[in-house]
Amino acid sequence: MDGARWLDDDEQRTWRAFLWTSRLLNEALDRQLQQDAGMPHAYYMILAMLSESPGRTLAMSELARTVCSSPSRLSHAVKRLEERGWVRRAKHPEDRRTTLAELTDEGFAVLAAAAPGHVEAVRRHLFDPLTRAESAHLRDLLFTLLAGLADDPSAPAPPQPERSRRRRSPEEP
Amino acid sequence: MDGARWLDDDEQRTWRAFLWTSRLLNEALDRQLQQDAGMPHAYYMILAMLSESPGRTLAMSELARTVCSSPSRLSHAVKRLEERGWVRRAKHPEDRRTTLAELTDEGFAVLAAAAPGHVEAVRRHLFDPLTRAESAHLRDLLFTLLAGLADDPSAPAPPQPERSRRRRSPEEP
DNA sequence: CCCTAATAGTTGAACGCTCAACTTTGGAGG
DNA sequence: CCTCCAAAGTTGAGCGTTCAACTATTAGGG
Repeated sequence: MDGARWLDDDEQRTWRAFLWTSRLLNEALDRQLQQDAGMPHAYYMILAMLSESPGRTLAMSELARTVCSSPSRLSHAVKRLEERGWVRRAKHPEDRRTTLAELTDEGFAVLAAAAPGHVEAVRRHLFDPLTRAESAHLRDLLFTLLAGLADDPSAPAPPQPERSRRRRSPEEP
Repeated sequence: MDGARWLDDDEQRTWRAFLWTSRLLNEALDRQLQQDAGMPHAYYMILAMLSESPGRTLAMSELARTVCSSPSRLSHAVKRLEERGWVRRAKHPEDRRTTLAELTDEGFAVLAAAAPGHVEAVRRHLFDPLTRAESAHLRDLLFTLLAGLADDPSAPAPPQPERSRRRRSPEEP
């Protein structure tokens, strides 16, 4: 317990502030969308990203990247969305491994109906309390953190290849 | 869809950066604790808050406030923690509505074993990428947002009393 | 005093997410 | 070619969270 530097009071407050803010913001958004549109925020993001894509269509893996989701979570989510008729799935004609997800007209209508309330909630909770300069600064700080989080070695990476594609370090025989 | 101001590109980026950062950070911390200590981050927080309380004991409602949790979530969580022998529950002797949650010795040991790895993960993901001044600025921005989120009228509040304790506004008869 | 309302907490069902298999398809090297 | 491995998705079980009841206890106002 002594090898690692502990968090001092300032760091403690910063860390808790981050946790609380992210939790409260996520809960507020989830509640708003669940009540007004009958879907969780993660589902809204999927519909939104599809609506911004050419042909309102995206491969599952690309969609997973753009909504920052695991393949499994996305697969489950799209299955639900398909059951509601908001998304349609089809096999890619040239690479039959990939599945294409397409936003249906009904899905687009639901998204369009949900968007104003959602945007208003984001504005009220995130942007109204901050000045223009403050939100710009916040963005910069978050980008800095994202850079560190993006190449996290502890992330669920594809299983380490036994002996290949791994730069031999000087310590190894 | 025209009454509400849309998000411009800068706001869009800020908003997505917030979502991604909070999601990636939460996932990283959850993974670390799940793998190294066999519990999710929410459970760790409960043990940590209890350990810092006088007598390692707290009423459920106070505990819920300090870990920023709903009563229901906390109740379920403490039930699991009690099943593992990390927490003990007892009725308050003077107000028999309230339940006191107490951290057991075994729970304290588990917490002590988990803490260093957890702190190291927080440090790596949140503080190492930022200068001292940057993290102070981040804290200030988060506090500003928290102030707005704290008194959110859309929060799951106790159901509005029909006719009492509600300042009569001039518009009402 | 009694009746009402507020406070504190618990419970079960529904739902979303994680993790670890598993299937299928496409490439690459021998 | 044929084998092997990587890429792309899907599935089912287990778990945590939410939401809406529901119980129990205390405090307040006629």
